Amino acid sequence: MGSRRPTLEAVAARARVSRATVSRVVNGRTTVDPEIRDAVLRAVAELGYVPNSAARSLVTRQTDSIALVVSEPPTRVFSDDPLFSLVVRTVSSELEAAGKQAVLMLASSPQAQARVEDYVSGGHVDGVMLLSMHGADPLPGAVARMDVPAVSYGRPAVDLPHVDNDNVGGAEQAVRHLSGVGRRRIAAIAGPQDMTAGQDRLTGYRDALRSADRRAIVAVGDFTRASGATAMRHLLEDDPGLDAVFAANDLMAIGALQTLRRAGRRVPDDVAVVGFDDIEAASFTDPPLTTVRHPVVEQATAMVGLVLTPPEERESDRVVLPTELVVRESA
Amino acid sequence: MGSRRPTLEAVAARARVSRATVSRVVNGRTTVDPEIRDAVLRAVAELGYVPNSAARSLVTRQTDSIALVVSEPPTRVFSDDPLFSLVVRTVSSELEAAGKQAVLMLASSPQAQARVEDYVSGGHVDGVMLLSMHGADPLPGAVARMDVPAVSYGRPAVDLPHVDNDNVGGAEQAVRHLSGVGRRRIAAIAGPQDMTAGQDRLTGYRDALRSADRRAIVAVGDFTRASGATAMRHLLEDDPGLDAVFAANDLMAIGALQTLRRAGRRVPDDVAVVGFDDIEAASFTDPPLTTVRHPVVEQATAMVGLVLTPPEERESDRVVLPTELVVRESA
DNA sequence: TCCACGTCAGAGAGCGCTCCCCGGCAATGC
DNA sequence: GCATTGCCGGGGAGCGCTCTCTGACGTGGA
Repeated sequence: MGSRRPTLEAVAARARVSRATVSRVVNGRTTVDPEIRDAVLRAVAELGYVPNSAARSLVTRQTDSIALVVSEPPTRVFSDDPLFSLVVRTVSSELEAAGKQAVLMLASSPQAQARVEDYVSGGHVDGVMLLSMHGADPLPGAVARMDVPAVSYGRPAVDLPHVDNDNVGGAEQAVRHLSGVGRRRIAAIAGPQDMTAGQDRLTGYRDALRSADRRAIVAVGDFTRASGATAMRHLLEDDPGLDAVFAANDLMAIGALQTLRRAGRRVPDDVAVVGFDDIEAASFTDPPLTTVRHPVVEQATAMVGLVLTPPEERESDRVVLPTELVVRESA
Repeated sequence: MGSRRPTLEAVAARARVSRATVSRVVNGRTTVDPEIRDAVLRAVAELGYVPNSAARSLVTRQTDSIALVVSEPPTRVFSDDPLFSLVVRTVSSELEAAGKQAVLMLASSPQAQARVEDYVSGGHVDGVMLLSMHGADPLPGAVARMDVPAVSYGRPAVDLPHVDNDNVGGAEQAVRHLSGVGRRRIAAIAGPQDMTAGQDRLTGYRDALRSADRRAIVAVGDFTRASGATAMRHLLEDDPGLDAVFAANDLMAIGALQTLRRAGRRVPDDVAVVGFDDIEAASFTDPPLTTVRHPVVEQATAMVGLVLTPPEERESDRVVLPTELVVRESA
């Protein structure tokens, strides 16, 4: 309504210079006489000038925004993951610091996926960050084929720049800790095997057991608390003599804790439990959960770094961050 | 790279019509001969034409994106709230259904706030949704002064369209339930009093007690689990004889549960506990938490409805959604 | 037969910005 | 002292689109 916003033209008129000069000042180009520069800046302030981003991106072919794509097929729960909001916040805040905006997109349904593809290939964004945990997800492949910088949170099934944490190493640490404290029959509640995080953590478990010459006892869950509880029940039926369990994430570990309590097993006395992720709730379980922490904030930060760095300037397209065992009382 | 994306011009050339006609077809204007329309559509498909949104918004002065502003001063924790991701997802998904994009912005620091204000007043977005829980937050006031549609999640301190849930009524329900099951000394762990949700829930508690002619026993927390634990400790010291406690959110209720357990009080036998929010964790506490559920998804949906509806077409600028008591085992 | 009118496609202006190119002027070299 | 160079500001084109205006054409009434 009412008065339209001032344009470059208006600022130029007020400062008695040309449009080009105002543009130079606004964009911080250095080749401007300090006196003129000040005059322009004053005019900008007086008029309350704000550049029109549509006009700008029309000519620069840059949008200054990055898509943050959250894939979550109905059966998956990543967005309910307590880490979700932390990742989203970190990414968004890093992006803002770099003068970019985060455009949040959901890609749960095939239609939504198509919309994301259109949007991205339509040049609306300067880059794409995939928060997609699902191996069969077609989106990473589609995005990899577009000529837009893309990066994935966690190793995707296809070849795409990504930032992952050392899932294999973390799982190994967990299992070594368990055998280090004298546990002999160490079971695992694995994550979904169509997610690389699920695969890698199971690999770490198997590797560690193999080098200790132990037998693997595995039940597969889907990273939800309920599935952890169920898997624990199966494990107990299959091998009542187990004295430790490694859960591929904390949510499942918490589920396992409940099953264990109901089955009358004491933790850690009868059965030691180790989780993965170190979500906030892990410190509030009874007993507090020993778990593998991975650097979520660093991971998100690294993703932003990758997507904002032109491919030729990147040191590497693949970043793997170390994990750390947090020993509490459950193991 | 290389081949630039096809423009309206190219489509027009291929379909042997004018730019204007292609524009009409693309925008679904009806005054186009079906035959010509088909030819245009064919050309669009063959060329893989996608409209350039920058050029379009340059002339339409519309951006098709809505800012989703998350305020979270360092001391506040809304974004750690388990409801956060649900709200964000719901909003984003509703927005996408309406053909809009959600631009996520953080407004934690004063600088970030300023950036949000610039961004919004700079016409980058067609509307603003405020996820701001903090009463002293200057942003709602600033946004209210701009001529951009804005809506707040929860009643803000200033006059601004919003969608809230019936915090007063919900708290009353909780307290009435407590006295209904025979509790006499009902304490409250209030939320921060600079947030309207904190205020209103305390008001509901006081109202219910007053009508039952009981004495209020209040400790104030800040909606975190830790503060709930601390508040419960104070409450127990102040009035060892209390037999019920209403916590203004589930996180604090969970903290209270821990304190109670450590103090050797059985729940609900010695002390009944009711929370507020019905977060997922509420059903997994020991014992499962009785709590007040409010319709988060409906609230988010209503916000999107408000922000997308021009003021003159709105039925109301203020929506208050009902709450519901979910009785589990803690009370 | 002629004019009025409605329908629908095309021409063209212009949204606000960036950036290439050029011209003016001062500084420097010979 | 004159030519050359470098610096800095202005002119103007053009990014891709929408939308108003114009004009062609067909239909129906007088």
